[in-house]
Amino acid sequence: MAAASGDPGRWSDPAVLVLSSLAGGDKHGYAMVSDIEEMAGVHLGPGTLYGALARLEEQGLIEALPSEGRRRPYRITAAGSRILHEQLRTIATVAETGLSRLRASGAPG
Amino acid sequence: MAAASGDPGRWSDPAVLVLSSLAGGDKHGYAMVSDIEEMAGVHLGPGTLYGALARLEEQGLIEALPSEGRRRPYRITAAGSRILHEQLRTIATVAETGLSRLRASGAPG
DNA sequence: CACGCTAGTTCGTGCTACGATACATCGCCT
DNA sequence: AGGCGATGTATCGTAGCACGAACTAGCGTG
Repeated sequence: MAAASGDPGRWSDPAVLVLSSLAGGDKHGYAMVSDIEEMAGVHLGPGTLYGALARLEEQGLIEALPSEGRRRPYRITAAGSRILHEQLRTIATVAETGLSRLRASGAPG
Repeated sequence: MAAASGDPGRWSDPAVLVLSSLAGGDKHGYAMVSDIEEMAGVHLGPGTLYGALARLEEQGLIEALPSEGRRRPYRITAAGSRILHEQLRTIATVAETGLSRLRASGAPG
């Protein structure tokens, strides 16, 4: 959420997005950015990405793999998968509930 | 996300949660807190709630209704419903994708 | 009148999202 | 081999937000 003036801000939770991306296989930074953009239409800038990566690694939810040249690949850990699963369950519940409420109030007939 | 030290932080996006709650009908603050707690298992403190409420109102996504005694009810606006719908669609997509990826890597057989 | 419950409001702190920027490396072209 | 743009990564600074704690205000009870 970048601004407060009429801009609701596109949803973006870098941690969840990165973990979801890595759940699909090991990736390096730029690959995650592309993957996330494809799956969610959300673009993460480098600051956002590496900030999230650093925090996630510090928390043991992802781990760095040996560098492949310039590329610094990451892998999701078991703990990361567990956490991601919990968060996604919550998220999915909210999305379903909200969507069905919108349907109920917006399209009664 | 409150802390960075070993605490992954439960997912919480006050704006989405509040809008989803109001999508189910007009509510005052405390009622939203209970509703959100029931539907998502997420507890919003007063600071979080009021901050989100103020921002949301300023953005025209919710509107304040005449006070009922101590209670200050809010209603979601048409713009709010639209925005909520967009965000929930993104969120739902991420949740589905992530969950299916977890399934694919965690339960291959 | 004192007390506790509901409900709302304000304040301060620290973490985080984010773009801009700078840096390192690879591959291509000549 | 040397220059140049594309690919990747790392860092900085700013503004905004999440969050708990503390304060205020109405209502019912004894």
